[in-house]
Amino acid sequence: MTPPRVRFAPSPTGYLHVGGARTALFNWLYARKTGGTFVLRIEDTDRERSTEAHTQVILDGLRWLGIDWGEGPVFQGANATRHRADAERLLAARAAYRCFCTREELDLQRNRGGAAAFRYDGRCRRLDADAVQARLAQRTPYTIRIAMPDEELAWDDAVHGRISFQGHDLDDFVILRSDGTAIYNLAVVSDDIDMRITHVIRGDDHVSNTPKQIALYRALGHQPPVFAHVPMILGTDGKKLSKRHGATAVGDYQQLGIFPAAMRNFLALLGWSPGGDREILPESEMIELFSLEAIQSKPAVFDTVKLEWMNGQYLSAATAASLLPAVRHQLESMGVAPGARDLAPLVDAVKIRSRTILQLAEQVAVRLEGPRRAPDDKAVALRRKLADAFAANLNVVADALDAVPESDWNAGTILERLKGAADAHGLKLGDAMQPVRVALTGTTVSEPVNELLATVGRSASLARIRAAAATGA
RNA sequence: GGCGCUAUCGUCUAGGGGACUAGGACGGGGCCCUCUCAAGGCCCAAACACGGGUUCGAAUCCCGUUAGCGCUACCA
Repeated sequence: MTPPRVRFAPSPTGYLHVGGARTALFNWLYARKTGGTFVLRIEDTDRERSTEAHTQVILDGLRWLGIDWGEGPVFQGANATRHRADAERLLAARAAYRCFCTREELDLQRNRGGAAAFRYDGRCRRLDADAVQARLAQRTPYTIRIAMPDEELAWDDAVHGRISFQGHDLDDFVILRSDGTAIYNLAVVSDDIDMRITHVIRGDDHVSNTPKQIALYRALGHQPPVFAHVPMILGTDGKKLSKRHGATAVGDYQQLGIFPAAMRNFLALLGWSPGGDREILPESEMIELFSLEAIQSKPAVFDTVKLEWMNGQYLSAATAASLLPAVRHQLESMGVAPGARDLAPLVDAVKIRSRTILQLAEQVAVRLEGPRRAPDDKAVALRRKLADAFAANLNVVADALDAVPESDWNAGTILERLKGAADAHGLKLGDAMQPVRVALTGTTVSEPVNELLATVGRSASLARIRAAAATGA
């Protein structure tokens, strides 16, 4: 048994979509699982819409996700000569024919009988040799169409089981444009044959292309590969995921502070399950457990809430040290300069309350520089509720903390002083703590206040408390 | 319209003739912990689309209905 060869073949006409990323992931997983080869092919035959920039973004997105390729990227445009030769070969074998219909004539046919019901009627297939020669002599432009055989076109799909089409339900589609370049289905089959691809793992939107491609394999005299059609990814409204659903590009999630490992884990579980209750899967187990047969046959809704939860799982498992580079990078783009300050304790303090690097950096910044925005609604409500006591309690705390020397400034000592001061003034602990939290962060949410004070540091803490007390009431 | 695919909690899913009183996770609700919010622990609500078969027995197999989705270009 020769090792499988799979490919991921995006067209560089847009960003790397999460659906495409998952297709790439499944291919990659299958290659890793079987010891096969993952080939990357860029399908740039649509010259109008393909760009170098899109190609770069797709490559970057794949790398970011940790999906590497054993061969490629090969650019489909480089194979134009072979595509054309294959079309000519089909022509010579009478498996294809020249079509001299103009776009206008085709549009006319389309409009008659309703656009939805249109199928090319095959009129040029019936042209006799003389008629063809006459048009050729006049240099009439032509496309090449396949002569679709009237036979069963079926395959055993690795995820769906047997799928069958009838040749007479399909029309004689164009394989070569009048400018001599190949149409998608021909280019794909020609390249997959050339690259000796054994397993085509792609989106469900291609199942209706498959019988056309099988017809091409047969006409070209080659055995079709194994096909595996993976389900579509939908938005929360059950419609195909698109821009109006918000973030759909892999790069968007990178921007939002999602970990590649979390994204990969989440994507893998969208339409695939290792069986049982497993959710968080390290790469090695993902590879170990992966199989085409376990892929779901129904579409899956992309749930960003669960993605964030999963990211939070990876975040809590990560050490502060491993997070530092990403946090520094994020702080920098926020315009926060931590200087020589050791950020690890700050990261540890807020890690558990964050789901993304973005949220984490935001909280680190607050501890470094104080509230970055106006107090939130709950903070305002608290201040209003406590009224004069807000500033008064703040001063009580500040006075108590003033007595703590820098050398004793730690969570344990601070807690003792706080409790002592609250006791002495007959304050509920919460009424003393919450205003401090608001003074230091502008919110009513944080780690325990004594720990917050310890991470923020003595001088900054006291300054913020006094300032809040002064502007309070 | 034609052709094809699909159907288990709101969402991701387990299950593949008896282990099902249908399991887990996200999200939701409650309780515990607690200075707040998270995290964590415990608990609750929440699904086999419908109708026929086959079978002693169907979420599971078959047929039909319904619904959703995909494709139906000299796009990919």
